[in-house]
Amino acid sequence: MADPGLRERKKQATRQLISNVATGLFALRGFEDVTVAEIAEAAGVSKMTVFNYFPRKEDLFLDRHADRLRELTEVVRDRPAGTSPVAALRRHQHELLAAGHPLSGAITGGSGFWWVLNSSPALKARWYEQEREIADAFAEVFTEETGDALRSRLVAGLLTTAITTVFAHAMGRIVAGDAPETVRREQVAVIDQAFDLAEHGVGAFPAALE
Amino acid sequence: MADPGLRERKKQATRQLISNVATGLFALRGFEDVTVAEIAEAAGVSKMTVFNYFPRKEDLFLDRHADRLRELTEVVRDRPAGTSPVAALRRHQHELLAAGHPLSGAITGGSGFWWVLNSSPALKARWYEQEREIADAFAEVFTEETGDALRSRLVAGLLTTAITTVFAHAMGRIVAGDAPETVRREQVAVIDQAFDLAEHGVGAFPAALE
DNA sequence: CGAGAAACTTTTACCGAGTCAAACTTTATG
DNA sequence: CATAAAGTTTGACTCGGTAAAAGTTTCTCG
Repeated sequence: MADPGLRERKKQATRQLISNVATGLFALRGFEDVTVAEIAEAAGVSKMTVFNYFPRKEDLFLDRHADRLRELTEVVRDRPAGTSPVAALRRHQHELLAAGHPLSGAITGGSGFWWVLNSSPALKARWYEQEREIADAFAEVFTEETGDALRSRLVAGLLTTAITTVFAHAMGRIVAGDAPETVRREQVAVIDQAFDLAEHGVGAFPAALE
Repeated sequence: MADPGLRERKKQATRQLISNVATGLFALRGFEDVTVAEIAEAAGVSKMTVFNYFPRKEDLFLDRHADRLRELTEVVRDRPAGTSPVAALRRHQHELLAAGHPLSGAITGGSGFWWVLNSSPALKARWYEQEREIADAFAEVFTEETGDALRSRLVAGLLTTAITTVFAHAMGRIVAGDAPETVRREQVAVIDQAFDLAEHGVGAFPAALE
């Protein structure tokens, strides 16, 4: 770990190169119109090598998932004693926002990301799958803690919904052209609304029909 | 509509035949190990025809989605005046269960369905995508009613989580070998637990660490 | 340092999903 | 009954993804 070694360094460099090349091409022409063969050629590498690093084409674009999953899992698992998962996650979302982190959704460059994501149903499907993986990870943590698998999965689902909706909301506004600064400012309330809802329930929303 | 006509009848018959053949093969050998060409041949039809009826291979197995989506949307949109979406959906789940409907999850033959579904990541991904479509449909209804897109999407997500988790829970028990009658009896409480959670929130679950 | 093992890459060949266009067959219509 | 319209088939093709074997590069250890 301390000394990466030449081999490991080269691997990381190759991986990064492929990812960068791919991201660039996707940003220009969308996901489907770029073939893996083309990415390989542009990166000066064989098609097989691309698949060595990224098992699915979708992973070329959504390559931060593993990090995100780990981070969120840690936030929940290693939360301070006496803190509920809702509180821990709420706090974490506020921190991401304050730090201007891409995963807050309220970030300038997000527009391109969202466009590419929506340029392909397959890519969006993978994105949803990753959200599901987050929910599953939460559920596992809760089940370990409580032994109540059903309730764990329910709570995990609700919390994941809050997180992903908050993100999508910010992204949507950025893409719609709202000023990032404005979105960022107003995201604070959005986060609280989402987690309040998860914490206290939807009640009778929406108001009953006439 | 009243008179289908020979043409239309033949189309429906062909569609049904393909679907049946496919389902049978999937049940025997799983999703991935059956090719579309094989299904076409077994149904006495060309590969192209299969794709005429089912745009994606996954749709050969998950061909009830459109019905489910329509039904759930109607439950929410056409709920009785004065009834909240939570109440309407809760009631609907109880009805499915009482009627022994497959979508209650507590059904004898469900085991095969679940096995096939889990035999393929691609298939599961499509399943999740369909759940997302349900959430989107709910969100659209709520947004029309209230104009509050953010809250609508949040609530839609929470409700969808309740529905899908309830279903998955029952399926899981059936597959685990629990007697369908037992599962069915105990599902009543499961449904209520899920919708209570959506209605009143997760609070501080799980109890603080230590 | 140098030889051999281990890890990574490339090549080649292949399979299956899905698309397209053109030819062909069946049902509908006047 | 003729002809249009709808549906099906054929064949060729693209692209994502896998497998195996051979070729390189880095590592390791005497």
